[in-house]
Amino acid sequence: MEDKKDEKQQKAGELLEDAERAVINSIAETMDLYGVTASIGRLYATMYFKHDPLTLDDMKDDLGMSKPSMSTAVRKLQDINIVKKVWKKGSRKDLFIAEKNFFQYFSHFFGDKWEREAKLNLSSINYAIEKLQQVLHDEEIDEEMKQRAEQDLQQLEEYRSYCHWLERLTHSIESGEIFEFLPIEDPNPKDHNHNED
Amino acid sequence: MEDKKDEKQQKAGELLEDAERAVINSIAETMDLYGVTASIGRLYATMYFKHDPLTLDDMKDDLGMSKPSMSTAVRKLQDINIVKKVWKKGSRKDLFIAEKNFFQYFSHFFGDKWEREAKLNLSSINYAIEKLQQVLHDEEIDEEMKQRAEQDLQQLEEYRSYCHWLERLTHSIESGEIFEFLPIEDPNPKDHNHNED
DNA sequence: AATTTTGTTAAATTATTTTTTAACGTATTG
DNA sequence: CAATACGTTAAAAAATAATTTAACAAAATT
Repeated sequence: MEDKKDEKQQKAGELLEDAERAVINSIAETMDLYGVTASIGRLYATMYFKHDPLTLDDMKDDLGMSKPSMSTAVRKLQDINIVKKVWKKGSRKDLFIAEKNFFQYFSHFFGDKWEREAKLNLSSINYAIEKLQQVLHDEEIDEEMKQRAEQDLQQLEEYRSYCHWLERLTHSIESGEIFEFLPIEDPNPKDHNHNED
Repeated sequence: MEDKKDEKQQKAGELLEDAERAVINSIAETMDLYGVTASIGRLYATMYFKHDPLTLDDMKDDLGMSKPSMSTAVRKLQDINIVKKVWKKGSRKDLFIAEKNFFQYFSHFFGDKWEREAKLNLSSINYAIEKLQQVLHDEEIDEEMKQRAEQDLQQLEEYRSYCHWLERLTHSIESGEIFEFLPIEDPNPKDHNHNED
């Protein structure tokens, strides 16, 4: 009788591991699109299912990698704000816990990237537009060269409007405004009125 | 007298080159955030300022790289839809032209990436949720294990809602709906009513 | 049909990135 | 205060990725 119960426990454990492993794999696989290496992605994915904070040694054991690797990996994850260092009375090892809110990850990652892209390009675009206008305002310049300048100018003005758009997108994500346009669905909608007839 | 005019032309040419170079550099620098290498980014940036189609040999000369490199680079750029092959009577070389609309680039790039991310993760999340529910619906399982399953389940439901949000974002970008929420500003607004008082 | 041109694939090389081992500095414990 | 534990940096090794040269196949020209 006890045997049968133990067997069930074991099976349940396997189901759980199976479930976690599947998601860990897909997170690790998709995270490489977010500027982290596969290993770092896998570290995050592993931490995602830990409900208690981890030490560097825990990580090292879980992933079978060296401690310095874990040290740099976890710093990278802190940089992109999806892992936090936590403090706990007792342990003198550093403890880390994964931020599990993907919206935060998303906002931070794209906020940074797009802002950098917009800033860098806007700066060069504005510089270029100024130079081009110098060419265009000079009467004596060849028609051919002016035409090229005019073409460049028009292109760059479109490009600039793209960069401005990117900036606005960034702001609307950082401010949360975008969630008014695209609301987040309730993960577990409570079924209050028991409507099953 | 002719001297002075020539000098002006030359200076204008330099201004133009200066302008283009600045933007080429910033495009190349930011494009590495879009899944292309710096070289490929530079190739695109260079093509961005060409108003006539380019051959592989043109590219090779412009960037000082080998032809096979140009061949693979241009294919990559075609893959992400920012370079198109064009046909022109006469030349039997392949001709390529850069897509200059960055919104198209943006939509295509993130549409693909996010769709893939959402699909892959949703599939594993759904698989995992099913397994977890098997654990939760079994009366005989340990409370401890059930608690872990419950925790995982709740996390995954949140994650799922993130993936669904990503899907909706993707669709709103692909359909252009997002531009109702975040309109594109007019690159060169025509000043019809000369209002300067 | 033979030759040349063009683009691509394959193999080799070079450069870059990731990972590890070793060494170090700081803090904590006994 | 000596010894240990911990995290990080530095140097070395291993693994990947980018680039080139060489070889090839298909098409066009003579």
